Amino acid sequence: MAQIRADAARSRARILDAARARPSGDLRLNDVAREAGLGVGTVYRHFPSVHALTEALAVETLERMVMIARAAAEHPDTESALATFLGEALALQLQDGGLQAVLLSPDDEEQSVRDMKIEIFAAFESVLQRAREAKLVRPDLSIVQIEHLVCGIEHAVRIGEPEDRQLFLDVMLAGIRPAV
Amino acid sequence: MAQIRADAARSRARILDAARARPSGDLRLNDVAREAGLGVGTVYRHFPSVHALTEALAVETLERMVMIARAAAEHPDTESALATFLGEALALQLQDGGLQAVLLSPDDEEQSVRDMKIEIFAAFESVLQRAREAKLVRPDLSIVQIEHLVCGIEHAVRIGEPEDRQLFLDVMLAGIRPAV
Amino acid sequence: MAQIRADAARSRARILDAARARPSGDLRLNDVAREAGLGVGTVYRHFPSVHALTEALAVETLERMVMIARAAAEHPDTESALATFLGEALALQLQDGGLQAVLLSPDDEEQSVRDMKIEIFAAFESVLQRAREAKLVRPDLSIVQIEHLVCGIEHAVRIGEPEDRQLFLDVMLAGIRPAV
Amino acid sequence: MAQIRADAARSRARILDAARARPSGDLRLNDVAREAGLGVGTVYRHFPSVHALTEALAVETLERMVMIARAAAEHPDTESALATFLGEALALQLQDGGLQAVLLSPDDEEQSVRDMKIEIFAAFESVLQRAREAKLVRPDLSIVQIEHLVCGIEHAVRIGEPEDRQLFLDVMLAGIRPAV
DNA sequence: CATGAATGAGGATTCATTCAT
DNA sequence: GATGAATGAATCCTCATTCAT
Repeated sequence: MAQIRADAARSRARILDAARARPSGDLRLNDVAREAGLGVGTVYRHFPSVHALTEALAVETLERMVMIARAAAEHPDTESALATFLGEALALQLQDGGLQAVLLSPDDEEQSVRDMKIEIFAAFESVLQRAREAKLVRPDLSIVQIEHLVCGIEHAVRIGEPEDRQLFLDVMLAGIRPAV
Repeated sequence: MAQIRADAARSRARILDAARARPSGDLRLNDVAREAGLGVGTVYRHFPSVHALTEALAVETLERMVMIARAAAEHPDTESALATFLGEALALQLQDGGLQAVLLSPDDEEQSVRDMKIEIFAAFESVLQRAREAKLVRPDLSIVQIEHLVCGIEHAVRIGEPEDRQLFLDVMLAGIRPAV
Repeated sequence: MAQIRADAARSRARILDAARARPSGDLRLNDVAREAGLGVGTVYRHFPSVHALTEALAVETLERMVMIARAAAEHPDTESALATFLGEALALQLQDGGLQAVLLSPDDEEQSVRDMKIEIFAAFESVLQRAREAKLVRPDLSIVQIEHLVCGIEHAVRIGEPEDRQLFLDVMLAGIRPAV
Repeated sequence: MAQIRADAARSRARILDAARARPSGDLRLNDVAREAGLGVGTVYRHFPSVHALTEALAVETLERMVMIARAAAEHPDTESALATFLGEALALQLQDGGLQAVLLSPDDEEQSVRDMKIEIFAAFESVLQRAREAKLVRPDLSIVQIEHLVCGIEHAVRIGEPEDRQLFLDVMLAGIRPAV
């Protein structure tokens, strides 16, 4: 069917490579095109908007996040599942600077992105439910609020040093526990 | 000192008023000038860069922060001092969208800003030291890291609902305690 | 003659259908191609330029115009022949937004278009000659000038309401009569 | 009051000159800027949109049209008033290629333009009323329809020769008379 | 000092046309 | 012959900053 032409695939890959080389958050499509050695129009053909490109960049990261979320949902040890998932999610968000925007955006251009986000949320919700029951998470924290907290921690790490990641994650994990 | 001319002072005030009316973070100096009923040049004379204007906008907020920091340093109840200071700092940062940038910037244009930041840090450092001794804060958290955490929480509130503020603050306060 | 392949004919028809769906005057060949479910290249193969496509769209209208012109030339009642021909021509030009350009263009891409235009002009010239003799048309109005007047009336109707058509046609018919 | 700076006035004049040099109807503001020897921003400062520039170009012509309309309204000989006004209006529209768009546009950027258009219409309406009473104009033709007819005649002259102007005007004047 | 006109690089976006597949 | 990806000039418009008045 939709036989993706070899040259188109190569262009797409080049664009994604060029985009990855820039600080996400300020993607100038003209610059991306120049650095990819392609015409501007080609970039627009593949990604009609900046958000579409950001999403495409995030797809690979999202795929890994889906894996992690599934693994966490299936992991018998709730505490470990929670810590691992949040830790990995944080690490991925720090690696992929556009991921936060994709996760927070209410509108996804790609159906696959939407599907992955839904699956991630669903899997994490089940982890979260178990964690609440195990008194590892305050019952008054919603999944969305925890997502926002992770984004907050991501921000805290970004304005500081990468080495703060584990420490800040620990702070968060301790902070979301119910009061004793 | 330098006797500031009355009209110059009025211009300054008008500029600050106009700037406050806009969402910090996208200050268009032309727009500010127009809304202040002044020429662009006048704005540039008073504030040679966007950051200078952001700083000036932050001065008032910083003054309140100095007060709060002093009060916290003098407050005998360490726990209350810590919670109050962090809570108020968070509230101020949420009110004044440019404050985070000013607090994090290594270079201040105004000496008074530099001085206030130093005083705030010094006062909070003393609170923090007491809090560490009272086992209210992990000993491995530096003052800068805590500042970054507050900025992270600010971000978390911004991407969510204002009502999350107290909850997220509680999470942070609980999170920075030493493990039991 | 040249045996036209069935699929080529189908492509051609699809392109024409898609083009007819758009407001003539801004034919974006890419859009036409997409709506026709064909590649842009195919469109260019059939119609090497926008004008070629406009002409092709006009062919059907021109065929009807040829009929009308012949009928007018053969019609015994000169007054009726003139009024009918000009009225129908105006109606056709209003229907087919690209017709005016084709009629006015000195260069035709298709020989058939050139032939039809010649026949239309010849037939109308004979009507006109009779009309001049019957004192229905000023002798100082050339066939080209009358064509331009019809285009002017077309324009007048376009910038106003479709309902103005008959009224404006009447104005024109009255206006081209010799002074009394 | 609004003391217009000499340099600004010069820029404005240069822009208008450059714009007049181009075929109205496709004004590229960048080109106008280059030919005026000015920055693009300057052009945008003076004329925020193409229509604003078209209007400004038309102002002078409109002023002359106001004069003509007033003179016609005051002219005792109705027939001459009508013929002169329509003839001059046609001549002005042919001179100033943007005038038609300004006259037909429902939204004017400049209040002065709006005012002039209103005055022209009012003056012409009075001429028209007299002309209707003198049996020089069909009673079923509205002022707007006559305006459209003039635009149509303008178009007819444009696609043909300038020398056709008087002839086509005569056709129109004869055409709008009531049938005998 | 104040003014605001002028600058022009920068960024987004479109579309007619070509050409490798 | 059909395809549609690629091209990139062209266009629009904005805004931080300078400088003549």
